[in-house]
Amino acid sequence: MDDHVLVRLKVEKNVVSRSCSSCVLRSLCLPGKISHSMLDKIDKLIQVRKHLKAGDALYYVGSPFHGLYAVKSGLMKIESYHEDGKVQVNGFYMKGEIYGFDGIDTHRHLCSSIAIEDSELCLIPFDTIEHKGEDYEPLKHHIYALMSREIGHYHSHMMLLGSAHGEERLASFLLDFSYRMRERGSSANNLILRMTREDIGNYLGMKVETVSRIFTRFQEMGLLEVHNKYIDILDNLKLKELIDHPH
Amino acid sequence: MDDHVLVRLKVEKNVVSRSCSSCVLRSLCLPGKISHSMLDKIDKLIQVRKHLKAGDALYYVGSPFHGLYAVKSGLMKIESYHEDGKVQVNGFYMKGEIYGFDGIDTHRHLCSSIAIEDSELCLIPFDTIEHKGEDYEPLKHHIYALMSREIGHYHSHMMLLGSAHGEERLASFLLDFSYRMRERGSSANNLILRMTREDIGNYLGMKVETVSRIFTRFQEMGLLEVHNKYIDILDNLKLKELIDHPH
DNA sequence: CGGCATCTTGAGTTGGGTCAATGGTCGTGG
DNA sequence: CCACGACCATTGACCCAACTCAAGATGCCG
Repeated sequence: MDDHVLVRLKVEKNVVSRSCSSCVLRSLCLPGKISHSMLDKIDKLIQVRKHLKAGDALYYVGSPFHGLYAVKSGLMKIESYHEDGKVQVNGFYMKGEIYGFDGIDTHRHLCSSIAIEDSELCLIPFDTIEHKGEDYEPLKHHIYALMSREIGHYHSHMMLLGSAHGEERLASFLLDFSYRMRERGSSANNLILRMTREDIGNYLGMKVETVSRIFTRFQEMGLLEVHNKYIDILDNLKLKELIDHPH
Repeated sequence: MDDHVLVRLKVEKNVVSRSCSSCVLRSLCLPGKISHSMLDKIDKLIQVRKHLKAGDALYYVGSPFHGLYAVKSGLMKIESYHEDGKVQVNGFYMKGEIYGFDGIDTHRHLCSSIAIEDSELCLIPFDTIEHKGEDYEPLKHHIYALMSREIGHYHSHMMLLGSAHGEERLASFLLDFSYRMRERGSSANNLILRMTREDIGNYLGMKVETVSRIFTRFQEMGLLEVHNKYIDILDNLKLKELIDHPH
């Protein structure tokens, strides 16, 4: 059976969680309104799916740019490398999120994208969309909006990296992650952080040891229950307080 | 006399440095090719110009989004604020650069934009461009490319903020500034940093005192000659070396 | 010329980095 | 199913780069 038809049927029945376009749906519908006919069009655009094992790279620094990627399942990261070996994780992307905008300008990716756990991705061919006519305008607008939002996130993150203390950084990370889990209908207070402590450190601009120490401190303060990758948030309010009024 | 005609004439004569669209020209031509007829179209789009005195705000956090801004002359900064008073300068924009993408998603700006010196700006009405037909496709593509490049810059900057030492940060800033001055035909080794040391610090995630101390250190090392805002770069290579092989 | 913002410098403190050792966890293959 | 090895996480002791606080110096504008 034609997979696209299958997808469309599922969309119409509002049972989208397993369809290929579900990931696109989530990202594109939330920020604004996308019509059903546009969703059908998006389904047709998605011809390439990738299944990655944990640790696999989707693309590397310098890889040719084919389009944006929507995460259908799993967890991805993007990271940049300094020639002295330092790594900066620029972001984590979970189900329903779209990324890969860094390749549009030069047609090569400027950072690498790596699977944190087994993941499934949909390629959204960017050039194809650009060459489509006016009836794809809503989709084109959504891509602007997504990029704009990405820029906004980077602004917040630069604020964090530029002047926040360790506790504030980790608290922000946990609450952001919690928020995104809630958005997806998962428990917001029982997190599973599948990335390593090193990934978290590279995202937050801290060393592994510091990340670990702050987890321990948060646990001692009664804010968290930490069992390796399993984190229970016990005191949301105090975490928020740590961010708003640090030190 | 109609200013748009004036502008177009100047473009055709290749004497663009004083025309309103010159700023747009620079940014839009460099990354790719924009036809002359497209440039004419862009000229027509620019209806609003703003003249700001040093210290004036172009927009604030929460201001309604009207479009992107091209810097015609002067120097602008964008910055975000944390409620405890911390400031993060997200970028400096000089003649020919376009910014303001953070407002596309929510139709409100997420950061403030402030003039560092007396500056002149052209408003590029974003919604108008989006509603134009296919003959504006090259322009639309260039906006994607500009946003993509902005995202790439933020990646580099997050790397800097996340793990670079003070000397590396300042060296990067100086070389970036130098590069952009060269692009504009100004001297690359005799810089005038019109922003305050505090602005530089807020951009680089350091305190004023640290910025000042590193300037002094660079001078002692024979890399710079520092006279307040006037900076002479004496040893480009060693600055680059500091970035590539820090500590 | 006076006043105010900016810049520099010094002395002391500290948060996070470094280095090193140990303890846990997970996946693989016998 | 268990044992091994590799990777990951935690903890401790020590150190240093950048922060804080404070005092002058410099430069700019009215």
